[in-house]
Amino acid sequence: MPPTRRRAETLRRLHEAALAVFAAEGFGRASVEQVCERAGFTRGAFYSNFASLDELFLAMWAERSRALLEDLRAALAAADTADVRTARDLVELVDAAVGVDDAWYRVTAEFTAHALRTPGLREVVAQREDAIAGTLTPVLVSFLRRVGRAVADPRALALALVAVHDGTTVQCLVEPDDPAARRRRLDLFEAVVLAYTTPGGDA
Amino acid sequence: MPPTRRRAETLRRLHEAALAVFAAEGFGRASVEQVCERAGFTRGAFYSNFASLDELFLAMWAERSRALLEDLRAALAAADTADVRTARDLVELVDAAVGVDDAWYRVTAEFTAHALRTPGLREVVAQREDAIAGTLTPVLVSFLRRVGRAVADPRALALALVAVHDGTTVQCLVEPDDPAARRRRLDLFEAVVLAYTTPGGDA
DNA sequence: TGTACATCAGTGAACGCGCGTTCACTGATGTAC
DNA sequence: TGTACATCAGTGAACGCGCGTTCACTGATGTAC
Repeated sequence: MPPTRRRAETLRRLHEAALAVFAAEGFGRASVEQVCERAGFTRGAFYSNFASLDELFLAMWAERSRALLEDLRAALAAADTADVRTARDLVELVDAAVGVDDAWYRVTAEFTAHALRTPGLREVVAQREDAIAGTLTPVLVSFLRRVGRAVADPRALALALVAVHDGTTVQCLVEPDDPAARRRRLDLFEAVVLAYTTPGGDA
Repeated sequence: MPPTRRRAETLRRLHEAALAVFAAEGFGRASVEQVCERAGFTRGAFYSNFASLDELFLAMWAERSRALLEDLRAALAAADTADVRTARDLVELVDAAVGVDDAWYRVTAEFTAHALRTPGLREVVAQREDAIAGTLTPVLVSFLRRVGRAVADPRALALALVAVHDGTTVQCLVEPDDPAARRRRLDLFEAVVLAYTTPGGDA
């Protein structure tokens, strides 16, 4: 029932190679051959594990999304709360924990576009979005109380922040040399946090 | 110097077919063969007009982006300003004029991802972003004055609205049956407009 | 701990197809008189 | 307005390559005694 150690290692290498190749070539232009070459396997090994590239991609993406979200949750949980005094501090903390990952953004954006035209995959993306909002909500509420803000609708705030994150990530990546893009992103985050909260809480 | 009528018509049909095929298959999986079949040409006709699929795509995308932006500008210019009394009215007007186009969103998202890994294309996307902000700025300022709001930094507001538009479009498309997504989008637009403006103006 | 055996995981060769790309050609379009 | 000619635009066949997919095989891994 549990896969052998050898197989688990093969899967790991295929996932890693898939991410690299998808990021470099684009979702639709990656080939089984490229992924196998990168992972150091022959194509036969691929078909002994997956029925199609789409299947490998989905497995890799789901696993990595989960891991990234868990890392984010852990980073926020471990953050030194003493440093967070204002909404701006909170925004900067979250922004630093999330980061702006070029390769992962591209891969996710292409997968989302693909999912929108593929029945069955749309739900996968919707569930991930939901998981992100669900993970963010409690930690946001707790941090906001600390900086003296109360949230009427935490879920709406979480989804708004996700939307702002997605939208501003493109802008930051498209103009990588422009620090203004990064500043505008933080300003927008802060404005949204303030707009969705009211004074109240511990502070 | 000007292309013949026949050639112009051929280009038009290739552009149209390209959009349909790219939307249906995805940016990386569209083939010259599919585009030509859809447009009713043999592959030779394609190579008599373009050196590669990427070239056709870029031409189609640039032209259509331009046309969509111009349509938006014209729609806003022609809007009945008497109906716009509050920030919410303004948001709903703009939202209705922009719309949420599934196929175009997918195509643009995939092209953007592609552009991020292709030197020379990144600038094309950046310029379009800039053109959108530039077109929106004057009309926004004028509408805002009408609803009694003054904008300190119109460009920052325009870019923020573009980011919110991009981010919430995904959410709306991923959950097409959920009217709440649409409402949250409008709420976020409104919150951002209010956060980036102060009382002042004609009202 | 060693040996024999069974099963599993990845190999690598082979097949075939889709399609990118080229090119000599033909019919359509435009021009000059 | 018609005719002759030149150029232009799209045709369709041909070539070849990359790569998806299959499968009989071999060596690696795990198990039973």
